[in-house]
Amino acid sequence: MTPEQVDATFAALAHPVRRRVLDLLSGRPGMIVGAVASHFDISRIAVMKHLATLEDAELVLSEKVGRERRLYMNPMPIQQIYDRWTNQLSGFWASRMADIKESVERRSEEKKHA
Amino acid sequence: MTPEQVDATFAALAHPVRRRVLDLLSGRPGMIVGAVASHFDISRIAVMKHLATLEDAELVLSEKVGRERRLYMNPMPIQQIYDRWTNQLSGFWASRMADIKESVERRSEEKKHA
DNA sequence: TTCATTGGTAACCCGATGGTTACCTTTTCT
DNA sequence: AGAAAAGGTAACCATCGGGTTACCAATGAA
Repeated sequence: MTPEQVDATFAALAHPVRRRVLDLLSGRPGMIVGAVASHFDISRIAVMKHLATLEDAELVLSEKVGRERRLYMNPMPIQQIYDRWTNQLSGFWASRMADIKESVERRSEEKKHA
Repeated sequence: MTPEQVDATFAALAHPVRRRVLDLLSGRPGMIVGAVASHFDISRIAVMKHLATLEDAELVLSEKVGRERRLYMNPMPIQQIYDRWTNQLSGFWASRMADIKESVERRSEEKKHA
């Protein structure tokens, strides 16, 4: 996965509408553009732009059937990114972090009451 | 985790500089602001703004010690988000998706050569 | 063949974001 | 006390992102 692809994926996930689109498509694969758009208060064109960035990031795949476009979510980029991150950040996860957070909060409390 | 927190987390992760900051802090917990800034070509103030959004998203915790600020990465928001998503999107992961992607690509190839 | 449906493009607008420089405050070192 | 070091604030600027309306193209149904 190239850095550009990583970038595109994170950027695509940054918008709540796009995340909801992924939710919709994961629940009902093969939805067409208009059906997706009908779930939002914004214009169809706005939704289409979101779909475009999702497709750029390969988080959504589509096939054209007649005059309509069927949309499918592709979870693999998320999977890949998560794998890389968890490896890269390992030795760090969970338990050790809880200690640090607690210690920071404790000290900040001490200062408040000082 | 409130929707706002989810939003803040994804938005914070959307910028490559901020992701690199997290990498740095995970590798060397307790770095101070200037040390982090020295790893980038942009100004210290720009880096501080990135740190601010990371702290808003609680992806970075900090404690002030004398005139310096020690910075720590907090992986828990990422962990939580990933857990929710994998549950929400389950029934979908990996194998089933590979089939769909292949089928889409095959049909698109057929069209090209038609 | 019309005409409705579905999707796509173009041009535009505004607010958010990411960057800058200039200046100020606090802490530490001599 | 005074200077250097570390961090923070303010004001500003350019680009980008997310939205809009208006219009066009292709497909399918009557």
